[in-house]
Amino acid sequence: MPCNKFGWHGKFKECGYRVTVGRKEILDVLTKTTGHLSAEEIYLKVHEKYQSIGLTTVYRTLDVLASIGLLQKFDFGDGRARYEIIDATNEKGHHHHLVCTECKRIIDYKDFIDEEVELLRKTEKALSEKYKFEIKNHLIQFYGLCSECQEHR
Amino acid sequence: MPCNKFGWHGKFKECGYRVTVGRKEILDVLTKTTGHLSAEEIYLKVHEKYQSIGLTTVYRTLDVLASIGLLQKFDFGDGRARYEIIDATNEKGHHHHLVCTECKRIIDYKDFIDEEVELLRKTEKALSEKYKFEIKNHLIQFYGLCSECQEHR
DNA sequence: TTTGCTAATGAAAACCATTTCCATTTATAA
DNA sequence: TTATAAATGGAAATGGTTTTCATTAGCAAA
Ligand SMILES: [Mn+2]
Ligand SMILES: [Mn+2]
Ligand SMILES: [Zn+2]
Ligand SMILES: [Zn+2]
Repeated sequence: MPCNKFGWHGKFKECGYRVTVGRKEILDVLTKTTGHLSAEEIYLKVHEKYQSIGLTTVYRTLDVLASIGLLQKFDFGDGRARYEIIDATNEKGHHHHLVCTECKRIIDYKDFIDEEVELLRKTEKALSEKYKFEIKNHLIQFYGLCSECQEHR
Repeated sequence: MPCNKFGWHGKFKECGYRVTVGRKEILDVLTKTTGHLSAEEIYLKVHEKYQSIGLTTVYRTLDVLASIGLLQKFDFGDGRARYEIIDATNEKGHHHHLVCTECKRIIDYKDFIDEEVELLRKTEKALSEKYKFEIKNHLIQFYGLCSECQEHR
């Protein structure tokens, strides 16, 4: 249910947040992009269509979106946070990442997600019971060298 | 083989790094601690025994250790990097994390269900073949609310 | 042991992503 | 339309991390 074009509006109000032009445009950029954008990159894209947006508002909106579970914040090791919408209805859907520690390239993958999903379900259940921990989300990243960076060795 | 008390010395030299007092003390702190220390926390602990250490050197040493695979750098969302030695011979050994998004508490777990280890192996193999990606390490974190933070709701 | 080369170091300054401050604007319910 | 509090933008502050540079120290060779 989270974040399709018809859902976020309602979810926003539920949580007591106002729907503003800036927030709409930020969500629009996030849902349309295929990359892993930083706050500044999001700001620049929004700014193309809506010049009065401020970088501060971008940061604040990203916080809001993450706090209500519509957005996931990543640290890929390049010194700035990067963001990706959480949307099961998105063509990308939930996926995990391969992170090249050399060139910082990010590879999305969801090929093996079936088995992984099954295991994740089990693991999450076991963990939440043992540690009385309420799991809301997870992060799985594999670090190493992409094919190109293996060659330059 | 990475990082037992007898191994890191050799690995250091192999990689062309000099063995210095500061580096020894930093490694000592890292191998003895049970927590997830930040650069400043490491600096303070080392400083107790070796006053002439500088924070800059701590940062530089942490980079070196991470680059040769003796140390893993984490982002738990509290605005600073945190570090943990990678050491199979350590009493803690390889483990994953539960991260409370409310109080920032970190729970280590290594009581993997059997399938978890096996699936990881399979996944890593499949991914490295399909994407020609050489996997060196992985990061698995579950985000949510710890038992205490569930109550304060 | 001594020497020479170069990596390593510490302190201060710079960097820069993110946050805070605050005066102004705007969404929204009445 | 109005009142009220949330949201906003720009400037300044913050603070973790990196860079700079003059000095120190590890270590291979003699
Ligand atoms: Mn992705
Ligand atoms: Mn841990
Ligand atoms: Zn690469
Ligand atoms: Zn908690």
